[in-house]
Amino acid sequence: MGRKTWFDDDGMKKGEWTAEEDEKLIAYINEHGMCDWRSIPKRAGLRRCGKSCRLRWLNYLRPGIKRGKFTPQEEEKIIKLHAVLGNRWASIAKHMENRTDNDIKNHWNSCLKKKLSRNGIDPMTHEPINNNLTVTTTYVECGSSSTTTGPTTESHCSSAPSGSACLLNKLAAGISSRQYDLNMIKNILFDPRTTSNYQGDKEEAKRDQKIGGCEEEGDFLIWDDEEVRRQGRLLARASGAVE
DNA sequence: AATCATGTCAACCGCAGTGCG
DNA sequence: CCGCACTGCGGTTGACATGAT
Repeated sequence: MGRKTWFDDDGMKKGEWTAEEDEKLIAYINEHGMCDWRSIPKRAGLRRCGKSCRLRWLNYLRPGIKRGKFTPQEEEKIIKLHAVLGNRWASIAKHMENRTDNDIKNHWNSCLKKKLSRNGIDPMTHEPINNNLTVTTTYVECGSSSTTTGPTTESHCSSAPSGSACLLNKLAAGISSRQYDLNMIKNILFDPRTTSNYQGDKEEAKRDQKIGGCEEEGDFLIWDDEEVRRQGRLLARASGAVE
C-alpha cells in the first residue's frame, strides 16, 4: 500500500519506504538513539526529511508496535476514550497497548465511526442521533459488549444537557470566573461521583458511564498533569479567560 | 469476469506548541 | 518580547485489497 515514490524540489524522497531505507533507519536509531530528527536522515544516509523519518519510526518501525486487527475490547476502549478525549488520538494512544495514534485514528475513521452511526450514536458527541429512535447501544457488533436497548428520552438535548456537556459547562464557567485551579479541574474530571452529579437522569447516567468510561475504569482515568494543563488551557481559551 | 463500493493503512501536509537565542 | 527552528499532532489523501453486484 502507501504512495508512489517521488522526489520533491529539494531532492527529498517522498512516498513509500523501501526495506533498505527501513533497515538504515532502524540501524541508525538502534545505535544512536532518537535525537534531532532533522539530522538523522543525513547521518543515516537517507534522502528523507526528518519528519518523514520520525513518522516512519513511530508508526511502523518502533519496537513493540501492535499491528493488525483491533480486538472488541480495544474497540470498546477506543470508543470510551474518544467520548472523554475527543479526536485527540495521541492522548488516546497513550492509553492503548502499543497502538499508534495513526492506527487508532485510521480505525476510528474507517470503522468505528460508521459502527456508532449505524447504531444511532453520533460519533462526535456520543449522543443518540435521533431522540425518537429506539437506540441499540451495542458498540461493536463483533464484540461481547453490553447491549442496552430502549427508547431514548426527550431530555437528552433539549431540557437537560448531558452529563458530559454539563461537566464541560461547569469547568468552563469555573475557569472563566477563576474559581477553579488545575487541581480542582483534575478532581472534577476524575471523580466519578462529581461526574454523576451532573447526569440528567438515571438512564443517562448509565449510558454516560458506559460510553464516557466513568465506571471504575482506572485504566484510562489516569491522566497526567501535562494532559490536565492542556485541557485547562483549551477550556480557558474557549471561555476567553486566558490568564 | 468486470465494475463499483467500501475498507484498510501508510504517508503527507499544515498548524500549533515549545524552546532557545 | 520577538522571531526562528524544531517537534508533535490531527486531518487528509492516495493506493491497494476485498467484497458486493
